[in-house]
Amino acid sequence: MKTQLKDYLNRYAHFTDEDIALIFEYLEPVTFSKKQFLLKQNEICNARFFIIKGLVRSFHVDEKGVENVNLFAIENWWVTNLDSFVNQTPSHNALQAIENTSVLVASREALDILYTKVPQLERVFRIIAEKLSIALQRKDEIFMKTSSKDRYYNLIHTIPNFVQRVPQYMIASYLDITPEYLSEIRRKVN
Amino acid sequence: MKTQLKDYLNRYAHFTDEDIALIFEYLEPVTFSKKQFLLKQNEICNARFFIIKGLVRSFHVDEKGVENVNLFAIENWWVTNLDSFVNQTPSHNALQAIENTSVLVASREALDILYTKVPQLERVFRIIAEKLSIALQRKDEIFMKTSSKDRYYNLIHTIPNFVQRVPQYMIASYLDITPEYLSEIRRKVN
DNA sequence: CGCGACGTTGATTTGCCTCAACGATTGTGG
DNA sequence: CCACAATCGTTGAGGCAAATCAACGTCGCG
Repeated sequence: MKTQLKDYLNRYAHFTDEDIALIFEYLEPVTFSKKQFLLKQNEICNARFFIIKGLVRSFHVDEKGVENVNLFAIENWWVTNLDSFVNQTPSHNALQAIENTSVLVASREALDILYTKVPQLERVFRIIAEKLSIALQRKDEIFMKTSSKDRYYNLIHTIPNFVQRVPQYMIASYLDITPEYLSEIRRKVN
Repeated sequence: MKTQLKDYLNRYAHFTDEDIALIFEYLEPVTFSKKQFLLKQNEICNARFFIIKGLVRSFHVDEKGVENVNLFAIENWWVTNLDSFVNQTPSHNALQAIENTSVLVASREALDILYTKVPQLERVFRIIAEKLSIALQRKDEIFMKTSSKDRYYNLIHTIPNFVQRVPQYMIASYLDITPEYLSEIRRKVN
């Protein structure tokens, strides 16, 4: 677990074993079983979660009771609701484990301290924020330019083994199409 | 110009006059006239632009020759193509001045040096990357959940005087609707 | 003045949704 | 460990928001 985090952090900046040990003191390992919530809708998000193992989704339930999935996060990803975390406002989205999931929890307070104690962390989080922006812009590009059919093909070709880890109706919601129509799309592929 | 940048930077971290002076040495003031390109499609993006005055759009021309606007940027915004800038790959989008625009150009090399000479800058760019992510996620939320009619109303109510600075067909493209349909929507308001 | 860029209008088409009903799995308590 | 319920995926009929295509008005600019 410590080595996994260390390998991850060293992809973006240089950290000594002492740095890692210090960082580790401020993080709390927690496990969530399938369907458990890391964060509920309308709660204020006070932490970032580093996924050691498992799969998490972010989603929002609208007035009609319809679930709206907007993000999946897997191993070696930091997940949170940034809007809520940064602005300390109620989160529009919930974070829920799709599989049994173990994470390292970094609270706001812990991070604020760590940013000054280990300045390279500031760089790591700058870089992952930039990467998140890039990913979101690519998603935007895809949704603007392609039909729902192509969005599905794109998904199964870029992350082939991912589809099996997630129920169809969540994939449909993420792609912004109805489960019925996704079913029709799939029929035509075989 | 210097004070404008100083005021901006001090919103996110503390900078002395010497810091500002040093930063300023690494930035290059440039002006672009209406319709001029800050960055062309398929070029590699080597800089971030801080907009002192003016209005810039980011857009992509597809195989059919259709323009696809995905971003507008105004005074006191940093604009770039992050994907191209970070990964040094050809940019899918062009950056073009919609009005006569003056900017401060920060090259990759300048930024790399400045990050180490003035570490608070790392924080500033972490924060603006986080803010960009939040803005993109909000945009995603709006596009997922609302009709094109509502997207238009949302735009004109949140940034009322903005619509007059930009041609209709660019607004339509940004909202992902055809100019014809936007026209129909507008007819029903008056 | 005349040309090209921009906005509008109407007729037709289509991608995708809604609603309703029905199999196939999965999982859970008795 | 089985029975029954809940969850999940599929199929089909009908409907609507928004796209496409084509044509025309208008205004600003060289």
